[in-house]
Amino acid sequence: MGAVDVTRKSALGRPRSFDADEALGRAMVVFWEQGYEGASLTDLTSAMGITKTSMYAAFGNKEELFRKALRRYAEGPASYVAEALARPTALEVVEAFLTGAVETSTRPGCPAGCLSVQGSLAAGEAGRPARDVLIAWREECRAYLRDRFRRAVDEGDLPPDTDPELLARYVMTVANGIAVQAAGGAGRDELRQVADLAMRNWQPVR
Amino acid sequence: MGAVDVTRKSALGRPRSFDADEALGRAMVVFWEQGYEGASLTDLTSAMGITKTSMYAAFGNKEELFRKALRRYAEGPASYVAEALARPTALEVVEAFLTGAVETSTRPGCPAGCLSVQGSLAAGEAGRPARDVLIAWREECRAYLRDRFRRAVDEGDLPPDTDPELLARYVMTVANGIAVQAAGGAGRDELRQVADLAMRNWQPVR
DNA sequence: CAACTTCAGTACCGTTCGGTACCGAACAAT
DNA sequence: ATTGTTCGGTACCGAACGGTACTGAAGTTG
Repeated sequence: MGAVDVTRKSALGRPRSFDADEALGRAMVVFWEQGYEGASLTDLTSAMGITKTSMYAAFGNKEELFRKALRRYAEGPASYVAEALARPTALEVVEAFLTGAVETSTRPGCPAGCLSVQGSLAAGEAGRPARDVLIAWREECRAYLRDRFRRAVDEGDLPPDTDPELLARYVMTVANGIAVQAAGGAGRDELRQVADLAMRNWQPVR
Repeated sequence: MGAVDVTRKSALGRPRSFDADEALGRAMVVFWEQGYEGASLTDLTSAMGITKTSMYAAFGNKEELFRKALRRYAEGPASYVAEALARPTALEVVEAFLTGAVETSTRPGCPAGCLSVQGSLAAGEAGRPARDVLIAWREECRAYLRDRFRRAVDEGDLPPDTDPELLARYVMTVANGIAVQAAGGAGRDELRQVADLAMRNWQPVR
Protein backbone atom coordinates (compact mmCIF):
# COMPACT_ATOMS: atom_id res chain seq x y z
CA MET A 1 0.00 0.00 0.00
CA GLY A 2 1.10 3.64 0.31
CA ALA A 3 1.28 6.38 -2.23
CA VAL A 4 3.31 5.63 -5.28
CA ASP A 5 5.78 8.29 -6.16
CA VAL A 6 4.56 9.81 -9.35
CA THR A 7 6.94 12.74 -9.07
CA ARG A 8 4.94 15.83 -9.72
CA LYS A 9 7.43 18.47 -10.78
CA SER A 10 5.64 21.35 -9.16
CA ALA A 11 2.50 22.31 -7.33
CA LEU A 12 1.57 24.79 -10.01
CA GLY A 13 -1.13 24.52 -12.58
CA ARG A 14 -4.29 22.59 -12.53
CA PRO A 15 -4.08 19.66 -10.15
CA ARG A 16 -4.62 16.12 -11.30
CA SER A 17 -8.23 15.19 -11.18
CA PHE A 18 -7.82 11.42 -10.97
CA ASP A 19 -6.30 9.27 -8.26
CA ALA A 20 -2.97 8.13 -9.66
CA ASP A 21 -2.71 5.44 -7.04
CA GLU A 22 -6.07 4.05 -7.86
CA ALA A 23 -5.34 4.21 -11.57
CA LEU A 24 -2.07 2.37 -11.08
CA GLY A 25 -3.92 -0.34 -9.22
CA ARG A 26 -6.27 -0.81 -12.14
CA ALA A 27 -3.38 -0.99 -14.55
CA MET A 28 -1.73 -3.59 -12.35
CA VAL A 29 -4.77 -5.81 -12.63
CA VAL A 30 -4.81 -5.53 -16.40
CA PHE A 31 -1.13 -6.45 -16.66
CA TRP A 32 -1.72 -9.27 -14.22
CA GLU A 33 -4.49 -10.66 -16.33
CA GLN A 34 -3.20 -10.05 -19.83
CA GLY A 35 0.56 -9.82 -19.48
CA TYR A 36 2.72 -7.00 -20.72
CA GLU A 37 2.35 -7.50 -24.43
CA GLY A 38 -1.25 -8.64 -24.18
CA ALA A 39 -2.32 -5.45 -22.44
CA SER A 40 -2.81 -2.67 -24.97
CA LEU A 41 -2.79 0.98 -24.10
CA THR A 42 -6.48 1.03 -24.87
CA ASP A 43 -7.12 -1.82 -22.41
CA LEU A 44 -5.03 -0.09 -19.80
CA THR A 45 -6.32 3.44 -20.06
CA SER A 46 -9.94 2.42 -20.29
CA ALA A 47 -9.53 0.35 -17.14
CA MET A 48 -7.73 3.23 -15.48
CA GLY A 49 -10.48 5.61 -16.47
CA ILE A 50 -8.13 8.14 -18.02
CA THR A 51 -6.94 9.07 -21.47
CA LYS A 52 -3.72 8.13 -23.10
CA THR A 53 -2.46 11.64 -22.69
CA SER A 54 -2.98 11.62 -18.97
CA MET A 55 -1.34 8.24 -18.68
CA TYR A 56 1.76 9.41 -20.48
CA ALA A 57 1.92 12.57 -18.42
CA ALA A 58 1.56 10.69 -15.17
CA PHE A 59 3.52 7.50 -15.77
CA GLY A 60 5.88 8.09 -18.68
CA ASN A 61 5.15 5.26 -21.06
CA LYS A 62 3.89 1.71 -21.15
CA GLU A 63 7.09 0.19 -19.89
CA GLU A 64 7.39 2.56 -16.97
CA LEU A 65 3.76 2.01 -16.15
CA PHE A 66 4.50 -1.67 -16.05
CA ARG A 67 7.47 -1.19 -13.75
CA LYS A 68 5.38 0.89 -11.40
CA ALA A 69 2.57 -1.62 -11.55
CA LEU A 70 5.05 -4.33 -10.63
CA ARG A 71 6.32 -2.33 -7.69
CA ARG A 72 2.77 -1.92 -6.57
CA TYR A 73 2.16 -5.61 -7.01
CA ALA A 74 5.15 -6.33 -4.81
CA GLU A 75 3.84 -4.00 -2.14
CA GLY A 76 0.27 -5.19 -2.40
CA PRO A 77 -0.75 -8.66 -3.53
CA ALA A 78 2.79 -9.98 -3.26
CA SER A 79 3.55 -8.48 0.11
CA TYR A 80 3.24 -11.99 1.49
CA VAL A 81 6.83 -12.50 0.29
CA ALA A 82 8.29 -9.98 2.69
CA GLU A 83 5.99 -11.15 5.44
CA ALA A 84 7.02 -14.75 4.94
CA LEU A 85 10.70 -13.88 5.04
CA ALA A 86 10.23 -12.25 8.43
CA ARG A 87 8.91 -15.39 10.09
CA PRO A 88 11.02 -16.71 12.97
CA THR A 89 11.79 -20.16 11.64
CA ALA A 90 12.64 -21.51 8.21
CA LEU A 91 9.71 -23.89 8.32
CA GLU A 92 7.35 -21.03 8.97
CA VAL A 93 8.98 -19.04 6.17
CA VAL A 94 8.29 -21.77 3.67
CA GLU A 95 4.82 -22.33 5.01
CA ALA A 96 3.92 -18.66 4.76
CA PHE A 97 5.57 -18.30 1.37
CA LEU A 98 3.70 -21.15 -0.25
CA THR A 99 0.45 -20.27 1.46
CA GLY A 100 0.81 -16.73 0.21
CA ALA A 101 1.50 -17.96 -3.30
CA VAL A 102 -1.63 -20.08 -3.25
CA GLU A 103 -3.84 -17.36 -1.88
CA THR A 104 -2.55 -14.59 -4.11
CA SER A 105 -2.82 -16.81 -7.17
CA THR A 106 -6.41 -17.72 -6.41
CA ARG A 107 -7.85 -14.60 -4.85
CA PRO A 108 -11.48 -14.06 -5.84
CA GLY A 109 -11.90 -10.84 -7.76
CA CYS A 110 -8.27 -10.86 -8.88
CA PRO A 111 -6.77 -12.49 -11.93
CA ALA A 112 -5.72 -16.09 -11.43
CA GLY A 113 -2.00 -16.66 -11.22
CA CYS A 114 0.95 -14.45 -10.45
CA LEU A 115 1.81 -11.25 -12.27
CA SER A 116 5.51 -11.96 -12.18
CA VAL A 117 5.07 -15.35 -13.79
CA GLN A 118 2.47 -14.69 -16.42
CA GLY A 119 3.31 -11.07 -17.02
CA SER A 120 5.86 -12.23 -19.53
CA LEU A 121 7.50 -15.62 -19.75
CA ALA A 122 8.02 -15.54 -23.46
CA ALA A 123 7.98 -12.36 -25.46
CA GLY A 124 8.55 -10.85 -28.84
CA GLU A 125 11.08 -8.08 -29.28
CA ALA A 126 8.78 -5.47 -27.80
CA GLY A 127 8.10 -7.30 -24.59
CA ARG A 128 11.64 -8.30 -23.79
CA PRO A 129 12.46 -5.49 -21.37
CA ALA A 130 9.39 -6.31 -19.33
CA ARG A 131 10.30 -9.97 -19.34
CA ASP A 132 13.77 -9.18 -18.07
CA VAL A 133 12.40 -7.07 -15.26
CA LEU A 134 10.24 -9.96 -14.14
CA ILE A 135 13.10 -12.42 -14.33
CA ALA A 136 15.15 -10.09 -12.18
CA TRP A 137 12.33 -9.82 -9.70
CA ARG A 138 11.98 -13.57 -9.37
CA GLU A 139 15.74 -13.87 -8.99
CA GLU A 140 15.68 -11.31 -6.25
CA CYS A 141 12.95 -13.18 -4.51
CA ARG A 142 14.94 -16.39 -4.69
CA ALA A 143 18.04 -14.66 -3.36
CA TYR A 144 16.08 -13.45 -0.35
CA LEU A 145 14.91 -16.96 0.37
CA ARG A 146 18.43 -18.30 0.01
CA ASP A 147 19.84 -15.72 2.39
CA ARG A 148 17.09 -16.44 4.84
CA PHE A 149 17.87 -20.16 4.74
CA ARG A 150 21.57 -19.45 5.15
CA ARG A 151 20.75 -17.58 8.29
CA ALA A 152 18.59 -20.46 9.43
CA VAL A 153 21.54 -22.81 9.00
CA ASP A 154 23.77 -20.46 10.96
CA GLU A 155 21.22 -20.27 13.71
CA GLY A 156 20.86 -24.02 13.90
CA ASP A 157 17.27 -23.72 12.71
CA LEU A 158 18.12 -25.89 9.73
CA PRO A 159 20.49 -28.87 9.71
CA PRO A 160 24.08 -27.79 9.01
CA ASP A 161 24.28 -29.86 5.83
CA THR A 162 21.31 -28.07 4.26
CA ASP A 163 21.90 -26.50 0.85
CA PRO A 164 20.22 -23.09 1.12
CA GLU A 165 20.63 -22.38 -2.58
CA LEU A 166 18.91 -25.60 -3.56
CA LEU A 167 16.20 -25.26 -0.99
CA ALA A 168 15.40 -21.74 -2.13
CA ARG A 169 15.19 -22.85 -5.73
CA TYR A 170 12.93 -25.71 -4.80
CA VAL A 171 10.55 -23.45 -2.94
CA MET A 172 10.52 -20.96 -5.81
CA THR A 173 9.89 -23.77 -8.24
CA VAL A 174 6.86 -24.96 -6.31
CA ALA A 175 5.56 -21.41 -5.99
CA ASN A 176 5.97 -20.78 -9.70
CA GLY A 177 4.28 -24.05 -10.49
CA ILE A 178 1.39 -23.07 -8.28
CA ALA A 179 1.02 -19.86 -10.25
CA VAL A 180 0.91 -21.76 -13.52
CA GLN A 181 -1.64 -24.15 -12.11
CA ALA A 182 -3.78 -21.29 -10.91
CA ALA A 183 -3.60 -19.61 -14.30
CA GLY A 184 -4.87 -22.86 -15.74
CA GLY A 185 -7.90 -22.83 -13.52
CA ALA A 186 -6.85 -24.79 -10.45
CA GLY A 187 -8.78 -23.87 -7.33
CA ARG A 188 -7.52 -22.62 -4.02
CA ASP A 189 -8.28 -25.79 -2.09
CA GLU A 190 -6.52 -28.00 -4.58
CA LEU A 191 -3.43 -25.84 -4.56
CA ARG A 192 -3.54 -25.60 -0.81
CA GLN A 193 -3.20 -29.39 -0.78
CA VAL A 194 -0.34 -29.25 -3.25
CA ALA A 195 1.51 -26.77 -1.07
CA ASP A 196 0.95 -29.00 1.95
CA LEU A 197 2.27 -31.96 0.06
CA ALA A 198 5.33 -30.04 -1.03
CA MET A 199 6.06 -29.20 2.58
CA ARG A 200 5.00 -32.41 4.22
CA ASN A 201 8.36 -34.05 3.93
CA TRP A 202 10.49 -31.01 3.83
CA GLN A 203 12.05 -31.50 7.23
CA PRO A 204 14.50 -34.25 6.21
CA VAL A 205 15.81 -31.99 3.47
CA ARG A 206 19.56 -32.02 3.42
CA MET B 1 8.64 -37.21 -35.46
CA GLY B 2 6.64 -38.46 -38.42
CA ALA B 3 5.01 -36.60 -41.20
CA VAL B 4 2.50 -34.03 -40.17
CA ASP B 5 -0.76 -34.16 -42.01
CA VAL B 6 -0.86 -31.06 -44.10
CA THR B 7 -3.82 -32.30 -46.09
CA ARG B 8 -3.02 -31.73 -49.70
CA LYS B 9 -6.33 -31.75 -51.48
CA SER B 10 -5.04 -33.34 -54.65
CA ALA B 11 -1.92 -34.52 -56.37
CA LEU B 12 -2.42 -32.03 -59.15
CA GLY B 13 -0.55 -28.89 -59.80
CA ARG B 14 2.94 -27.86 -59.02
CA PRO B 15 4.25 -29.70 -56.00
CA ARG B 16 5.37 -27.88 -52.91
CA SER B 17 8.99 -26.92 -53.04
CA PHE B 18 9.68 -26.68 -49.31
CA ASP B 19 9.59 -29.34 -46.63
CA ALA B 20 6.44 -28.67 -44.67
CA ASP B 21 7.62 -30.81 -41.81
CA GLU B 22 10.89 -28.97 -41.52
CA ALA B 23 9.10 -25.62 -41.76
CA LEU B 24 6.72 -26.63 -39.01
CA GLY B 25 9.66 -27.52 -36.82
CA ARG B 26 11.12 -24.07 -37.30
CA ALA B 27 7.81 -22.46 -36.47
CA MET B 28 7.57 -24.57 -33.33
CA VAL B 29 10.87 -23.19 -32.11
CA VAL B 30 9.76 -19.62 -32.69
CA PHE B 31 6.52 -20.17 -30.77
CA TRP B 32 8.49 -21.91 -28.05
CA GLU B 33 10.80 -18.96 -27.71
CA GLN B 34 8.45 -16.04 -28.20
CA GLY B 35 5.03 -17.36 -27.29
CA TYR B 36 1.94 -17.16 -29.46
CA GLU B 37 1.36 -13.45 -29.41
CA GLY B 38 5.04 -12.61 -29.33
CA ALA B 39 5.71 -14.51 -32.54
CA SER B 40 4.75 -12.39 -35.53
CA LEU B 41 4.05 -13.80 -38.95
CA THR B 42 7.24 -12.15 -40.11
CA ASP B 43 9.24 -13.89 -37.39
CA LEU B 44 7.60 -17.19 -38.22
CA THR B 45 7.81 -17.16 -41.99
CA SER B 46 11.36 -15.87 -42.08
CA ALA B 47 12.41 -18.68 -39.73
CA MET B 48 10.47 -21.16 -41.83
CA GLY B 49 12.12 -19.88 -44.97
CA ILE B 50 8.85 -19.41 -46.84
CA THR B 51 6.53 -16.55 -47.68
CA LYS B 52 3.35 -15.65 -45.94
CA THR B 53 1.37 -16.88 -48.90
CA SER B 54 2.93 -20.32 -48.74
CA MET B 55 2.37 -20.49 -45.01
CA TYR B 56 -1.31 -19.72 -45.36
CA ALA B 57 -1.70 -22.23 -48.16
CA ALA B 58 0.05 -24.96 -46.21
CA PHE B 59 -1.11 -24.35 -42.65
CA GLY B 60 -4.27 -22.26 -42.76
CA ASN B 61 -3.54 -19.36 -40.50
CA LYS B 62 -1.47 -18.42 -37.49
CA GLU B 63 -3.69 -20.17 -35.00
CA GLU B 64 -3.75 -23.42 -36.94
CA LEU B 65 -0.03 -23.19 -37.40
CA PHE B 66 0.27 -22.91 -33.66
CA ARG B 67 -1.95 -25.92 -33.09
CA LYS B 68 0.13 -27.97 -35.48
CA ALA B 69 3.32 -26.73 -33.90
CA LEU B 70 1.99 -27.79 -30.51
CA ARG B 71 1.14 -31.24 -31.82
CA ARG B 72 4.64 -31.47 -33.15
CA TYR B 73 6.01 -30.31 -29.83
CA ALA B 74 4.07 -33.06 -28.10
CA GLU B 75 5.43 -35.66 -30.49
CA GLY B 76 8.95 -34.32 -30.39
CA PRO B 77 10.48 -32.43 -27.48
CA ALA B 78 7.61 -33.36 -25.18
CA SER B 79 7.50 -37.02 -26.09
CA TYR B 80 9.05 -37.69 -22.72
CA VAL B 81 5.54 -37.37 -21.30
CA ALA B 82 4.24 -40.44 -23.08
CA GLU B 83 7.44 -42.28 -22.40
CA ALA B 84 7.26 -41.49 -18.72
CA LEU B 85 3.66 -42.68 -18.48
CA ALA B 86 4.67 -46.04 -19.88
CA ARG B 87 7.16 -46.81 -17.12
CA PRO B 88 6.37 -49.86 -15.03
CA THR B 89 6.15 -48.23 -11.60
CA ALA B 90 4.72 -44.96 -10.37
CA LEU B 91 8.05 -43.95 -8.93
CA GLU B 92 9.70 -44.42 -12.27
CA VAL B 93 6.89 -42.50 -13.95
CA VAL B 94 7.49 -39.50 -11.74
CA GLU B 95 11.21 -39.79 -12.10
CA ALA B 96 11.06 -39.92 -15.87
CA PHE B 97 8.48 -37.17 -16.03
CA LEU B 98 10.45 -34.69 -13.98
CA THR B 99 13.73 -35.64 -15.60
CA GLY B 100 12.15 -35.11 -19.00
CA ALA B 101 10.81 -31.74 -17.91
CA VAL B 102 14.26 -30.66 -16.78
CA GLU B 103 16.01 -31.84 -19.90
CA THR B 104 13.48 -30.48 -22.35
CA SER B 105 13.41 -27.14 -20.58
CA THR B 106 17.17 -26.82 -20.68
CA ARG B 107 18.17 -28.44 -23.92
CA PRO B 108 21.10 -26.67 -25.57
CA GLY B 109 20.12 -25.25 -28.92
CA CYS B 110 16.47 -25.10 -27.96
CA PRO B 111 14.61 -22.29 -26.23
CA ALA B 112 14.69 -22.46 -22.46
CA GLY B 113 11.46 -23.51 -20.82
CA CYS B 114 8.39 -25.34 -22.03
CA LEU B 115 6.26 -24.31 -24.97
CA SER B 116 3.05 -25.22 -23.24
CA VAL B 117 3.88 -23.05 -20.24
CA GLN B 118 5.35 -19.99 -21.83
CA GLY B 119 3.48 -20.20 -25.10
CA SER B 120 0.69 -18.26 -23.50
CA LEU B 121 0.02 -17.91 -19.81
CA ALA B 122 -1.55 -14.50 -20.03
CA ALA B 123 -2.91 -13.13 -23.24
CA GLY B 124 -4.79 -10.28 -24.79
CA GLU B 125 -7.95 -10.94 -26.75
CA ALA B 126 -6.06 -12.20 -29.77
CA GLY B 127 -4.05 -14.79 -27.93
CA ARG B 128 -6.85 -16.30 -25.93
CA PRO B 129 -7.64 -19.25 -28.16
CA ALA B 130 -3.99 -20.28 -28.10
CA ARG B 131 -3.91 -19.93 -24.35
CA ASP B 132 -6.96 -22.15 -23.99
CA VAL B 133 -5.42 -24.81 -26.18
CA LEU B 134 -2.38 -24.87 -23.95
CA ILE B 135 -4.44 -25.02 -20.80
CA ALA B 136 -6.32 -27.96 -22.25
CA TRP B 137 -3.07 -29.68 -23.11
CA ARG B 138 -1.71 -29.29 -19.61
CA GLU B 139 -4.98 -30.54 -18.19
CA GLU B 140 -4.81 -33.56 -20.43
CA CYS B 141 -1.31 -34.25 -19.27
CA ARG B 142 -2.39 -34.04 -15.67
CA ALA B 143 -5.31 -36.38 -16.31
CA TYR B 144 -2.95 -38.96 -17.79
CA LEU B 145 -0.77 -38.79 -14.71
CA ARG B 146 -3.77 -39.13 -12.45
CA ASP B 147 -5.05 -42.16 -14.30
CA ARG B 148 -1.62 -43.70 -14.20
CA PHE B 149 -1.43 -43.20 -10.44
CA ARG B 150 -4.90 -44.64 -10.02
CA ARG B 151 -3.73 -47.72 -11.78
CA ALA B 152 -0.68 -47.81 -9.55
CA VAL B 153 -2.94 -47.77 -6.51
CA ASP B 154 -5.04 -50.56 -7.93
CA GLU B 155 -1.94 -52.58 -8.61
CA GLY B 156 -0.60 -52.06 -5.13
CA ASP B 157 2.30 -50.07 -6.53
CA LEU B 158 1.20 -47.09 -4.47
CA PRO B 159 -0.26 -47.20 -0.94
CA PRO B 160 -4.04 -47.60 -1.02
CA ASP B 161 -4.62 -44.29 0.74
CA THR B 162 -2.77 -42.35 -1.94
CA ASP B 163 -4.69 -39.49 -3.57
CA PRO B 164 -3.90 -39.86 -7.28
CA GLU B 165 -5.54 -36.56 -8.15
CA LEU B 166 -3.42 -34.67 -5.67
CA LEU B 167 -0.25 -36.50 -6.54
CA ALA B 168 -0.73 -35.76 -10.22
CA ARG B 169 -1.30 -32.10 -9.52
CA TYR B 170 1.79 -31.97 -7.37
CA VAL B 171 3.94 -33.50 -10.05
CA MET B 172 2.52 -31.16 -12.68
CA THR B 173 3.12 -28.22 -10.37
CA VAL B 174 6.77 -29.10 -9.95
CA ALA B 175 7.16 -29.67 -13.68
CA ASN B 176 5.57 -26.32 -14.47
CA GLY B 177 7.73 -24.62 -11.89
CA ILE B 178 10.79 -26.16 -13.48
CA ALA B 179 9.76 -24.70 -16.82
CA VAL B 180 9.40 -21.24 -15.30
CA GLN B 181 12.78 -21.56 -13.63
CA ALA B 182 14.36 -22.63 -16.89
CA ALA B 183 12.79 -19.70 -18.72
CA GLY B 184 14.37 -17.48 -16.10
CA GLY B 185 17.80 -18.84 -16.83
CA ALA B 186 18.20 -21.73 -14.39
CA GLY B 187 20.65 -24.36 -15.56
CA ARG B 188 20.15 -28.04 -16.10
CA ASP B 189 22.20 -29.17 -13.14
CA GLU B 190 20.41 -26.90 -10.73
CA LEU B 191 17.01 -28.05 -11.91
CA ARG B 192 18.12 -31.63 -11.86
CA GLN B 193 18.78 -31.15 -8.14
CA VAL B 194 15.39 -29.54 -7.67
CA ALA B 195 13.67 -32.48 -9.31
CA ASP B 196 15.63 -34.85 -7.09
CA LEU B 197 14.62 -32.93 -4.05
CA ALA B 198 10.98 -32.95 -5.10
CA MET B 199 11.13 -36.71 -5.38
CA ARG B 200 13.39 -37.50 -2.48
CA ASN B 201 10.60 -37.80 0.02
CA TRP B 202 7.86 -38.74 -2.29
CA GLN B 203 7.53 -42.28 -1.06
CA PRO B 204 5.65 -41.47 2.17
CA VAL B 205 3.05 -39.61 0.15
CA ARG B 206 -0.39 -40.52 1.28
C1' DC C 1 -7.86 39.76 -12.75
C1' DA C 2 -3.83 38.13 -15.34
C1' DA C 3 -0.32 34.91 -16.07
C1' DC C 4 0.79 30.15 -16.12
C1' DT C 5 0.47 25.47 -15.97
C1' DT C 6 -1.72 21.22 -16.45
C1' DC C 7 -5.97 19.21 -17.42
C1' DA C 8 -8.83 15.75 -20.49
C1' DG C 9 -9.78 14.92 -25.22
C1' DT C 10 -9.32 14.47 -30.23
C1' DA C 11 -7.01 13.70 -34.09
C1' DC C 12 -3.23 11.95 -35.98
C1' DC C 13 1.71 10.12 -36.50
C1' DG C 14 4.49 6.08 -38.59
C1' DT C 15 4.76 1.21 -37.92
C1' DT C 16 3.35 -3.33 -37.57
C1' DC C 17 -0.15 -6.55 -37.15
C1' DG C 18 -2.74 -10.82 -39.39
C1' DG C 19 -4.45 -11.80 -43.68
C1' DT C 20 -5.53 -11.44 -49.14
C1' DA C 21 -5.62 -10.46 -54.11
C1' DC C 22 -3.11 -10.88 -57.84
C1' DC C 23 0.84 -12.08 -60.56
C1' DG C 24 3.63 -14.82 -64.04
C1' DA C 25 6.00 -19.17 -63.66
C1' DA C 26 6.23 -24.13 -62.84
C1' DC C 27 4.52 -28.52 -62.82
C1' DA C 28 0.98 -32.64 -63.35
C1' DA C 29 -2.75 -34.95 -65.58
C1' DT C 30 -5.37 -35.48 -69.70
C1' DA D 1 -0.15 -29.26 -76.21
C1' DT D 2 -3.83 -27.84 -73.47
C1' DT D 3 -5.90 -27.34 -69.19
C1' DG D 4 -5.92 -26.83 -64.40
C1' DT D 5 -3.79 -26.18 -60.09
C1' DT D 6 -0.41 -24.57 -57.06
C1' DC D 7 3.88 -22.38 -56.72
C1' DG D 8 6.77 -18.32 -54.62
C1' DG D 9 6.69 -13.20 -54.59
C1' DT D 10 4.94 -8.55 -54.40
C1' DA D 11 1.92 -5.32 -53.23
C1' DC D 12 -1.61 -4.21 -50.55
C1' DC D 13 -5.74 -4.38 -47.21
C1' DG D 14 -8.10 -2.44 -42.84
C1' DA D 15 -7.20 -2.53 -38.09
C1' DA D 16 -4.62 -1.93 -34.10
C1' DC D 17 -0.34 -0.87 -32.10
C1' DG D 18 2.60 2.66 -29.01
C1' DG D 19 3.20 7.32 -28.88
C1' DT D 20 2.62 12.61 -29.85
C1' DA D 21 0.93 17.39 -31.25
C1' DC D 22 -2.51 20.34 -30.48
C1' DT D 23 -6.77 21.95 -28.45
C1' DG D 24 -9.85 24.75 -25.30
C1' DA D 25 -11.13 24.41 -20.59
C1' DA D 26 -9.99 24.34 -15.69
C1' DG D 27 -7.57 25.37 -11.88
C1' DT D 28 -3.48 27.64 -8.91
C1' DT D 29 -0.50 31.38 -7.98
C1' DG D 30 0.89 36.13 -8.07
